Amino acid sequence: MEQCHATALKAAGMKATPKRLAILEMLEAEPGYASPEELWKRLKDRFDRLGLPTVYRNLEELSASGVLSKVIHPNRQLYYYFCSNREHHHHFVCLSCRKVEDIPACGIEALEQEVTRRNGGKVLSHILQLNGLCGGCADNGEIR
Amino acid sequence: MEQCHATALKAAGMKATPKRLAILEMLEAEPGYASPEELWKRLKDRFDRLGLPTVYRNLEELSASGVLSKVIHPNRQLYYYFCSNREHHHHFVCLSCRKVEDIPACGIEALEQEVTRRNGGKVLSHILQLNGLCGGCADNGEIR
DNA sequence: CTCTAAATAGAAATGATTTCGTTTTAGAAT
DNA sequence: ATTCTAAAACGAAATCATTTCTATTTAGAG
Repeated sequence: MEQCHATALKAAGMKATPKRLAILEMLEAEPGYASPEELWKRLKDRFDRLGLPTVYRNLEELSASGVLSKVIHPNRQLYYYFCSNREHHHHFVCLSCRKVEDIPACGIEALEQEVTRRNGGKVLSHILQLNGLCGGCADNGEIR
Repeated sequence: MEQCHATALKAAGMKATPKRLAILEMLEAEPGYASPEELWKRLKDRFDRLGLPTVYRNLEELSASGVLSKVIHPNRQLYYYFCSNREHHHHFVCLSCRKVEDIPACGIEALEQEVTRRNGGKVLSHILQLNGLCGGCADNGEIR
């Protein structure tokens, strides 16, 4: 388990520090997504010293290296999710219990139906947004 | 023009106040999305008094009534976009020039290709997330 | 024209997230 | 094993976009 994580971290070019591993471990055990502060509150018992900024920093770095997924939440706070699925996929997020379910394919209309058919529940809204550079901007590749 | 907006506001059950209309007008003239503060800076010349909270409040209300669209931005700040398209659709957002282009259909893979084929440019990332209630939660419809 | 609920002002608070300078540590090299 | 160095962590403090609060103003129905 933690060996796994250490390997994944190495692969991502990150040091396998105890705190980093603990964050991964805790998030993996989590059935759904969690906020930095929640993780910090639970984790700081395990260490004599653990700063909240360290949790923020690690979650962001891990998310940037693709080890974790970031959840886009209506309340605009940060939430992270441990997702072992390395295939291209999307997530169904339950706003009530925070459970995250993988959605293997794209194609939204059919998607919603399939999700509700398979898992039951109800899709209240979805977010689909493509980010990138338009024709004019792709050339001189700046980000404003 | 402003008649239109007044009608749209009435339809949404909102009073057609001068400031509200000015916000709509300015955002409609905008080629892309804008932040509350940007709009406020440009609008406060037109009024002897205009508070930033008023702009925030109105943008949120207008977005909630579907008159405006909210943009999900990597920097996690609020941006709004005037979108006259009343059909179900999604947006392609240029992170460089802020232009917003409508995407008429869903189906992501094909979608990205179509967007780049039609408009040129480059899709750097996309966000697809379904929000809702899972089977277990749909019954006692609480939001945590 | 009146009246009332909705909208606004503006200062102040909020609070999640980030920054900063210093100290510690993982892990490669010796 | 020991040394060394870049990366990681600390934690107090800062940031700053966003929201709250109470008093005042106003749109628009009657």
